[in-house]
Amino acid sequence: MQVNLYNTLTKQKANFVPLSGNEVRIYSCGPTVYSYAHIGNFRAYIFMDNLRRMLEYNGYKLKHVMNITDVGHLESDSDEGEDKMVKAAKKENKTPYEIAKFYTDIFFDDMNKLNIERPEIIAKATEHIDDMLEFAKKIVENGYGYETSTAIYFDVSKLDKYPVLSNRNIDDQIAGARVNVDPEKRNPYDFAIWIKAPQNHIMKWNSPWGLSYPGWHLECSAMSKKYLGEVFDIHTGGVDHIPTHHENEIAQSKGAFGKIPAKTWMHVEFLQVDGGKMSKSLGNVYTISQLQEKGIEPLAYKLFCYTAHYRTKLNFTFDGAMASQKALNRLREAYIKHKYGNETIEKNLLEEYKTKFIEAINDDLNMPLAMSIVWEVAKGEIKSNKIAELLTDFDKVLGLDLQNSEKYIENQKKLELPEEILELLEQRKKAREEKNWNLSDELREKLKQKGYNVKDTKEGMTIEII
RNA sequence: GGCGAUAUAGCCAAGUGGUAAGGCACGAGUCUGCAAAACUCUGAUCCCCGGUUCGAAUCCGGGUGUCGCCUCCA
Repeated sequence: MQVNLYNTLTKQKANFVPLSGNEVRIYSCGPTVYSYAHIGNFRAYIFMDNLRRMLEYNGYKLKHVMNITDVGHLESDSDEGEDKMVKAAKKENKTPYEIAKFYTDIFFDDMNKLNIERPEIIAKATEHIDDMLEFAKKIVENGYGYETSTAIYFDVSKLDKYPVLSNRNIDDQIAGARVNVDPEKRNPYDFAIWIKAPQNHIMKWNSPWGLSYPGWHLECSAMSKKYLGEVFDIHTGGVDHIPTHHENEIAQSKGAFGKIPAKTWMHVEFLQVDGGKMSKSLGNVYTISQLQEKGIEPLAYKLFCYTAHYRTKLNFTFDGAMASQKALNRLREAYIKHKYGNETIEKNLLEEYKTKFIEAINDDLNMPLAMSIVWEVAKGEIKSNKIAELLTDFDKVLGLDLQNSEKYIENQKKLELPEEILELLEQRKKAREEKNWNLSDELREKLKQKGYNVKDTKEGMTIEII
C-alpha cells in the first residue's frame, strides 16, 4: 500500500518512494548529551520510532543513522557562547567525555524504557572529526567558506537560495537584529562551520586553521554523507531545527556537493506543558524518570503521544498522562482477554481492521486515527486469540510491548510491603472471612492512613501505594 | 516588529465539502457486604460574523482568542 509523508521542503504530503530499491535511508538529529533528555525530546524520538516501524511494517529495509552530539553545540545557534559539553563539564567538574558518556547512557536507558528501536548506526560527533574536517575543507575549496579571526564561516550569499525550508526574510533580520552580529561576518546569516579554539578550550583538534573544533551543523552533514551518501531519503528532527540547523545542513551540502541532502524532511511539533512552552525557568521540564516517580510508565507516555498527530502541538498535563496510563492498563487487559479467548471471528473482519490500520499509519503516520482502530479491535465483544494476534501485529508499529501485557500487570501487583502492613492485611482478610465488615472497613481505613490503598477483587486483595 | 500555527464535548484530540473517530473524566446501570476495579450505556453541529455551494467543522473574507518560532531547546 502507498505510503504518504509530509515534506517540510515542499509543504505537502507526497507518495513516498525510496531512492534505491527497497532500502530507506534515514538520518535523525539525535541528542546533545550535556544534560538529561526530557519528555519533549522524547516526543521526537517516539515519532522517529513510529516512522521506522511503519516503514518496516510496509516491508522496507532501513539504514538509519542517528547522531550523538558530544562536541561543538554552542549555547546559541548563532555561534555564540560556550560549547554546551564544555560548560557542563566545568559545572560538574568532569571531562566532556565523561559528561557525554553519562548522559548518553541515560538517554539510551530511556530509549529502551520507551521501547524505541535503535537506529542501525549511532554516530558520535567526536568520532567523526576527520569526516567533518574533510567536509569543511570541501566547502572552503568550493568558495563557500571564509576565515575570520575566530572561525571559518559559511557564506550564505553564495547560495542560489537561502533559506529554503523556512520563510525567514534575511533583510528583516538585519532590521530587527537583536543579537550582536560578529562584525567579521559578511552576512548576518553566515554560520560557523569550524571554530578556532581559545587557549584554554578543552576539546580541540588539529586543522589547517590551527587547534579548533567543528561547528554544530557540520556533524550532521558529514555523518549523513559518510553513511548514507550525498542524497538520502528522509531527514527527521524537531520543528526548532527548521530555521537554523536544517537550513544550515542544506547550505553545507549544497556548498560541498551542490545538492540538498535529503528528499523528504520531517519535523515533529513541540510538546507543550499546561498549555504553554516547556522551560527550565517555569520548572516544567520533566524527564522520563520523573514521570515514573509519579506513577506514569514510559510506555504510557508513548501512548499519550499517540493522542495527537506528530505535526500538531500536544499539550502535556499530568492528568492527561494519567489518563494514558489507565488506557494502557485497559489495553493490556483487553489484549489478555483476547489472548485466552477461543471464540471464532470472521477472517474478513480481521482483514478489514488491518486495512484500516495500515491506511491510518501510511497516511503520514496518523497515530490518533490508528489508535481508534486499535481500540475498536481491542474492545470487540468476540474474544478470540486471532484478535490478540492482530493486536501484536499492530504493535509492531505501536511498540507498546503488548505481548508482555501479563508481565506488566504482574509487576504492578508485586509490591514489597513492610511487616506491619502485611500484618494488617492478614487481620483484614480474617475479618472479611468472618464477615466482620466494620472491622474490615476500619482496617482498610487504617491502611489508607498509612499510605496503602486496598481493593478487593474476585482474585483477592490488591494493594497500591497512594 | 517579522514569520507561522491553531480555535472541535469537562480534559487530550482525529476528521479538511455530504450531515461529527478514539482515549480519559463525569453521570446511570450490572457486579460487590461496602468501596474500588471491570463491564455496559449516555454527551458536542465544530470561537464569532459574512460569503461561495444543492450541501461546510471542512473553502473564501473579516473579526476575536490562544500558542509557537525569530534567543537555548525535539
